[in-house]
Amino acid sequence: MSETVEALSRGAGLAAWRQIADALEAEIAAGKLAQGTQLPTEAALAARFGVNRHTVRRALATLAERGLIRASQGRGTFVEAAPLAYPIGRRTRFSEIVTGAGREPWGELVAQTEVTADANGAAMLGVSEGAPLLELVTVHRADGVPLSTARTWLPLPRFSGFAEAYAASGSITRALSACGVPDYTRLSTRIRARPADPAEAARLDLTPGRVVIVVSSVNVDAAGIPIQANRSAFAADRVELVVSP
Amino acid sequence: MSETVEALSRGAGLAAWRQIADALEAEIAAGKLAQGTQLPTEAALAARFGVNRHTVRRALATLAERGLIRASQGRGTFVEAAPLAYPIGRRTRFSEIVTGAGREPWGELVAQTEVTADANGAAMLGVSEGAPLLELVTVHRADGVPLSTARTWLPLPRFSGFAEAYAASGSITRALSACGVPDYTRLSTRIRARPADPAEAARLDLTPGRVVIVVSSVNVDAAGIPIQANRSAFAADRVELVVSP
DNA sequence: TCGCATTTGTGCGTATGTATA
DNA sequence: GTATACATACGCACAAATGCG
Repeated sequence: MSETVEALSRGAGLAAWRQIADALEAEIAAGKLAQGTQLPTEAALAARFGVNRHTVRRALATLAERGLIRASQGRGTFVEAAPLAYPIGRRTRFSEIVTGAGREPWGELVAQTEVTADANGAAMLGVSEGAPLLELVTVHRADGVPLSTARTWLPLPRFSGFAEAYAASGSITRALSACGVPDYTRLSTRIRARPADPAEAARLDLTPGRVVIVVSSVNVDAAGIPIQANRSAFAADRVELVVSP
Repeated sequence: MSETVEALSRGAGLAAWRQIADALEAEIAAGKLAQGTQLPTEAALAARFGVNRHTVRRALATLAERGLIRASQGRGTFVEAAPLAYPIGRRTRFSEIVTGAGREPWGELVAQTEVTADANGAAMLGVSEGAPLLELVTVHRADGVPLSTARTWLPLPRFSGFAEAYAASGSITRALSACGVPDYTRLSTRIRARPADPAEAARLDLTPGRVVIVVSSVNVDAAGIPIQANRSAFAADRVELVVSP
């Protein structure tokens, strides 16, 4: 049971809890404490650093506040997965973002239906109310982990072949290209957050009630014509949106 | 008890549930159903429109999905407050945004402490680790309703007079101006979401566990020098972030 | 603490009109 | 014309959450 006590510089202007927080953060950053692993108990950490458990708790609180760890009463404290930095800008592309993070992107088509535009959708896509739209429900993964699930509307008949192209390629960008849209940019982006509804939670493999970030956007083609309205629900634990300046 | 049944055009290609949804949406848009008021019960709406309760439920489901109403089992269905559109861009100013929405802004200083920069804060503000920082906790309101609570760090001694100036003016912009920073722009913005912690919930007047959108940003002065790091928690029900292109 | 009324949530069965093969 | 599938709409019953006395 004899555990060596790590040296903390005491009475030197640097608080003990901060040294502990820095030490643990360094271990997480270095991968010594991997994603999802359980931290030693507060009592064990107190023994390791030769401090009171209150001091350890103060260190853990700062890490928890920054989202590096999550304490769960009665279970323990766990290292959170680092969220994927997801840039939001004029040229947001899921595949490029995930690939750039060194992970493998894939989009899965869950459902497709033909609907008629309501007032809201009509305004976003610049079509008349009641116009036919293709509605797609998709799930987007990085290395198999679902990051977001989206509902996408495209005007018909222009994009009648979109669903097949998407199912085959797993990429919005490539499917649009197959429909004669070589390039597109984002016209508007609105961001909300709320608890996941049961359907979203199932598609994202979340326990019900976890938080999703809802990003509503409209994309336009090179001529500025709206081609796609989109409402994506991101698992809030797994991404961090970065507004590109 | 005799209630007049509103006319729906039946068998004319437009589904009854859609007509009901449109009628209710129009009443909400017109202010006949104000924010926070309870809708008639599903049974009452079914009687009013002369349809089955299922048909009403389908109409309500589409409105709930779009965030216009919120159903609460055992209590009723309520009109949601329209969230404030909050632009996120290079020149984000709380006061200007709220004023532009025709509401009265006010920022309240909850606490101020002098802290030393940890590795994270030091990197964001471009100072050395351990450098003295002023940490402020503030609450930001529109017409008295708290929209966000923020933790702000400013380098010392440059901004030693900031807290007093802020408490007096209730505005970050004016307080910075008093400290010799006439203009500033946003360098970076990162967005996350999670349940509110108890302290945040108290400051935002939220029931514990409601969702907050956490916006972390760094502001720089005209010379590009970081002057302020900020982590704001917005009540997710009360704002919609709009990424300005 | 308990029971009761109110209200939304869910499931099943049935019938009808419409588009498609 | 016939068969099938689908969306729409209705009726009934019960479960679950809430508020009140």
